[in-house]
Amino acid sequence: MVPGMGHCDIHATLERAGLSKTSQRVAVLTALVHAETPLSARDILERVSGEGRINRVTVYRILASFKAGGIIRELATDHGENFFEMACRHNPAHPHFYCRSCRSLACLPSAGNQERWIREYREADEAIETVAIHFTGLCRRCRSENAGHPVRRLRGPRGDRRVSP
Amino acid sequence: MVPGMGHCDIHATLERAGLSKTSQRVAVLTALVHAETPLSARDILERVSGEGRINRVTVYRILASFKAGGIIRELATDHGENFFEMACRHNPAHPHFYCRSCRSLACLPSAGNQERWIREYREADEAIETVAIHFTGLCRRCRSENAGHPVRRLRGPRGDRRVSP
DNA sequence: AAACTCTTTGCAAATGAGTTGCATTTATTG
DNA sequence: CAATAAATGCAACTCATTTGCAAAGAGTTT
Repeated sequence: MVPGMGHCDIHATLERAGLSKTSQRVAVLTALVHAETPLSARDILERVSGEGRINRVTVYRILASFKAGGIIRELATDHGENFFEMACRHNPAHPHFYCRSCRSLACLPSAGNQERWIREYREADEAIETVAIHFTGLCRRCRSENAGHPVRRLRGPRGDRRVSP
Repeated sequence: MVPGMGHCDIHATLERAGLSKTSQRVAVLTALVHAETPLSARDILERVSGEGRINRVTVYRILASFKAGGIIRELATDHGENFFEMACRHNPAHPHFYCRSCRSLACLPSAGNQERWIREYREADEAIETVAIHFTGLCRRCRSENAGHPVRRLRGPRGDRRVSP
């Protein structure tokens, strides 16, 4: 996340998307604007439970409306848990890193030429609406906590492993 | 998929990964090697049901072992359904296009500089194990069948839509 | 070939993210 | 302020994927 993104105006953002300013929407959008990393629906539910207490289903519906309104981006992971982040001008599209052990999602800086590269693909087929660049592996924390989070491995193959046929 | 990938030797591939050649593994690998596009677990189950009839759970376990052995890649989608494709030398990593309407996944050709670009990111953090580049939108078929697959839209906003705050 | 051991498979049941139907509440408009 | 449309909450559901456990296979040793 880009520092300073928290400055996005909640009410103006909702208005621009044509969404009425219900307390639930304000709460969800506030959580997203202040998030350091992309949030899952569960993350949002937790962060919002302090105040008015929102229903789980409502969170999903609000996220769907935000996505349709172009306010947020949705990020898919291998494990079926999706994450959400602001899609405002302070937070342009960038790659993400997903830890397959702790299942956290972190933002990566954009490569210098990434924007242009993405644009080329967009031009090749105007039906493209979103582009996601997704790295996976083990995050630093899980790498050091190796004992607790052992890397899953099958029985060691006879010859080499990971060789293309 | 790359034409000619079907030439991958099933038995040699399993052997190299240190996996015993059970009839179920051979069937799943055969389906993947001959697939024109990435397959979901359900796709594989369907294609394999002709012969020996494999249990759903077994397919998932076989796919997990193939992935751990570096034989296949797993591709995540927004809707929690994952796809799988060969990771052999005939099928180097490439971007994919996911249709949000019919939920099909298609392969895209690699951009000329993609390999280098990916390598740069890998070097930046050696923990990175996989890289996925994922486009979404509406496929050609769903675009023309617009009547049957209407694009979901919220009530039209007063001002402009999709404007960043 | 029987006995052992380890791996793989099948079945049933669970998990967990996300969705749908419907009644109720809240916003917005006239 | 009543009328109308949108948003929320609740319960129950779908569906991909996972887990526990017992039965079936494979490979090895005696």
